[in-house]
Amino acid sequence: MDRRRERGEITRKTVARQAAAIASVTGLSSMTLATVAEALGISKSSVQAAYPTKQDLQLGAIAQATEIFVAQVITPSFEQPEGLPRLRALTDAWLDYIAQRVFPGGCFMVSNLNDFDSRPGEVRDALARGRKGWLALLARQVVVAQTAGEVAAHPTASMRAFEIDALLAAANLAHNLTDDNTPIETTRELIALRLDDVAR
Amino acid sequence: MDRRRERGEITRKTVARQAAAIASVTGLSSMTLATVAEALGISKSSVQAAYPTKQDLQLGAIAQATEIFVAQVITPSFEQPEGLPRLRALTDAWLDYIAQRVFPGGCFMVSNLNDFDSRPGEVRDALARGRKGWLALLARQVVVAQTAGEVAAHPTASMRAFEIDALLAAANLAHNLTDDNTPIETTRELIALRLDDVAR
DNA sequence: TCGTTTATAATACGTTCGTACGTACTTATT
DNA sequence: AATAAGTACGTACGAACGTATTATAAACGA
Repeated sequence: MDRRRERGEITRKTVARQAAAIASVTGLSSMTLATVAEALGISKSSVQAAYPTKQDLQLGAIAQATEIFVAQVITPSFEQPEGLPRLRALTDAWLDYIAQRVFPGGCFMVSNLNDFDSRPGEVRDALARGRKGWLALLARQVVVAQTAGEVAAHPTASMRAFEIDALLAAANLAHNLTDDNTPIETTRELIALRLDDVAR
Repeated sequence: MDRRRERGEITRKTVARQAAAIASVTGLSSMTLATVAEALGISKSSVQAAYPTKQDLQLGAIAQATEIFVAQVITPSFEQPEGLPRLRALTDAWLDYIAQRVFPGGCFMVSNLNDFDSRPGEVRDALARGRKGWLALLARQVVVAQTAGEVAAHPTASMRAFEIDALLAAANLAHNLTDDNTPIETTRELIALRLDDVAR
């Protein structure tokens, strides 16, 4: 084992984590190398050693944020069976993840997607891939729930996934603006209500 | 009439309009004085003459964007009676306003709210005021629609307003990412569906 | 042990940022 | 006619940006 490379991997991860935290507040474009370096107490050129260009750092932050998101929201949901139970676990975990402020600026993805949605490039593509995967995951659970008769067949699974994601993103925004938890609980209710429509 | 001040007012408005257009793409924080000046073919110091500081320019852009939004979405809805008809007019006009790309980067407010929701200051406050007013307008129409029996009494009017706004914001994001109109039409359907629940 | 590789750092460079200042020119006021 | 007010522009400045270059110390492979 090369202890030098090992150390490098650790700092790479540390830098990316800090970059993700900062970018959740200021956005990936307003994030600067100096801010990340200062927050970690290392030199600016050390950040540059870990990620040669700013775009590399941005992509690294996205990868790290994705990893954190998966660990916080997606992985725990695997304890629930597919379909409605897992769907509920996903949305509940998502709202918890916002309420707990895992990222200081709310959801990393929501903030930066809205920042980069009109700016072509690798950063936007990486963010879009993440969103696509998330929506596909939601839609898959809706499909299972629908075939099991737990959720009404209309609207479409992808429409329902779109709707759920929309409510979650709005919860993130409202929570960041008001800094209290009522929008989160409101969203929890709304999602529960919208998934309840088979019971009628 | 003072023709000097008149000229100043015109340039102030021109500068603010251009600033709003640029900020809808890059965000108010990444927007620079030089970009705005160059886009208008005027000097950087002329921009500064119209808006002494960058924050002044940001606030000017918000005011101008609000004006455009009101003219494009809100004012036309007054032709419809309050309640469900006006609510439909508002959401339809909103989606049209996105599809037509009145702002090159989609909805000015959605982009910049997500940019500034974690950054205290006058800019964030101005954006938050705009959002609050918009949600209040939607909620009022829902209330009227509910008392008229056009829309079910539950969920709450403010919850329904929140939900509608969430869907619209998601439509803006999806449209910016994919650059086709299907998310907009999907959202149109979803909103119609969610407002139809009294008919059951 | 000696040369190579790697992480970290210090320093510097060219560019762009927001802002300040002085000036030319136009319009209004006296 | 003379002074004041206001717009537009050129220029300049310090700070911060991303990036490139170089140096130092530690860990590896031969």
